[in-house]
Parts: sequence; structure tokens; C-alpha cells
Amino acid sequence: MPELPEVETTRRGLAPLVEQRRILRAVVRHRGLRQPVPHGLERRLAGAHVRALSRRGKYLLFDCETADREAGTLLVHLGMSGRLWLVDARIPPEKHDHFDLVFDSGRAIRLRDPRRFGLVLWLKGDPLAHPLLASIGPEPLTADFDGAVLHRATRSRGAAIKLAIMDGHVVAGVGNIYANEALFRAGIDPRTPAQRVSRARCDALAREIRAVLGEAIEAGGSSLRDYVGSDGMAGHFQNRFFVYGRGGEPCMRCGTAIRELRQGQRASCYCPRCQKR
DNA sequence: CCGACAACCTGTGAGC
DNA sequence: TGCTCACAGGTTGTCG
Repeated sequence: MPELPEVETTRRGLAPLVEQRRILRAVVRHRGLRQPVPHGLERRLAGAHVRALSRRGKYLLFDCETADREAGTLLVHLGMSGRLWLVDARIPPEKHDHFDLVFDSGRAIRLRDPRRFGLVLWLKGDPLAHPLLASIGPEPLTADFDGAVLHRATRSRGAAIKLAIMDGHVVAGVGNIYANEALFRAGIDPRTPAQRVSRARCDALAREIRAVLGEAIEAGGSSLRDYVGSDGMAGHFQNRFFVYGRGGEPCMRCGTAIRELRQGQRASCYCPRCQKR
């Protein structure tokens, strides 16, 4: 479900409802996520105070102070099928509702993740020093990322540019949808060897990555299948896809049929006329 | 370091 | 209707 815009939409929706609030209790119904949900998490979270909710790549970070005044971070990743939203704590959980964070307001944050590729961890100390976060590439929407950074990171890569921008160590948070869309907007064939993308085209690609992510956040993310935001409302950026999921349909710019192929076990969609190597 | 591929898991839709 | 297969928004680990 979620790439960076969907995670950021979730963060923005939840932040005002969890920041500076007290957690009554945490409920874990299924510990078998990408990594096991740690035992003792419920104990640490009971009575904890949420100071802030932030994001790094596709990870959500709940900055907490526990009841015995220890600092720590609840780290949540939504994987492929995860969704985190606010419910009345009395609403009974459904089959794939693995985790609840119940607040003193009587509401709860609920994690639903059918495929269980998501993650719920407790981090002590500096969360950004944790291996999962320390190796993540630059945030695409801050000054840490631009064409120069992208150009430098791709000089030794002979593999396709699409695989490079989807590698979280090159740039954080760009998944399959927005990689396809950014490449279309920048006019770059997704199969182009990364090291053969010029500095000028890296500038254009970095610019389009930032633009498409920013526009998607403004639209509340993309709603495919059952994804809805933290307030239960669907995002609507999926109505503005140029290529993703449009194989065989005419290009919205030139009318040529959009082509679809596989790169790294993922679908790539592109316009053979508008996108060049 | 880089790249190719399998793995984790469930649900859904297409095709027969 | 029911079976099998491919595929779905992500990341990590292994092997060459």
C-alpha cells in the first residue's frame, strides 16, 4: 500500500491526535511481522507519553517517554499492505488488525496488515543510529536530495535507473508507483543504465521525484485497493497517474500505447515515445 | 561494492 | 463453482 506520500499522509493525520497524549495501553494480537514484535513492548508503552510523530523514509517514529521516564522510539513500518488509522477503541478488531495503541482519549491507533511485511519495534537511544534507519538514503523532500546527489550515487551503477531510484539507500521512500511516474515526467526510459543518465537528466529526475511526491502528499496519497488515510478518507492521487497501471492504454501526452515490462520483479510502465534512453 | 534473485505472507483477479 | 497461477504499494539476506 504505502510509499512515502501515503506514510506522510498517515503521519499528518495522526500527529495532532497522538502528540502530547498519553498511551493507556498497547495491544499486540500477532507478533509475526517482518521481525517479531518485541516482548515487553506492551509494558514499555503502558502509560507512555508521545512527544512527537515523525517520519524517515517510509518509517514512522513515535518519540516516547515511558511511565518510568525513559526515552524511546516506537518504530512502525507499513510494508506492502499495512495501514494505520484512528478508531474508537471499542470497535472490535478484525482478522488482520495486529496492533493497537490505545490513548486516554478513548481512541486507538490500529495497525492492519494482511501480508505482515510491516514492522513494529522499540528503539532505545538515538533512533536514527539504528541500522534500519542509519543506512537509509537522503530524504527526497529536503535539501539533502537533488540532482547532484542522485548523479553522484549512480556513477558506479550499471543497472537500470529505475532500480537505482527505488533503492532506499540512494533516495528514501520512492516505491514502484512514484518511480514510474517520476521517470515519465522526466522523459527517461526506465531501462537506461543509471550511470549513463547525464547530470542534466539527474537534475530533471530529482526535480520530478520531488514534484510527484509533493503533489501526491497534497492529494492525500494514492488509494489503491483498500488504502485510506488515517481519517478513513481515500487519497486521490491515483487519478493523476500518467503511466502506472496503464499498460496498453494511450499515453496522455502523445497517444502512443504505454508499455509494460518487469524490472527486478516489479512492473515498469513507460511511454516508448516520450521516454528516451 | 554491485547485481540478480529468493524470501517473508495473504488476498485478489484472470484464465481454464 | 472451483482450481491454479501470477501478481500486488517493501525490504532484507544470500550468493556469485
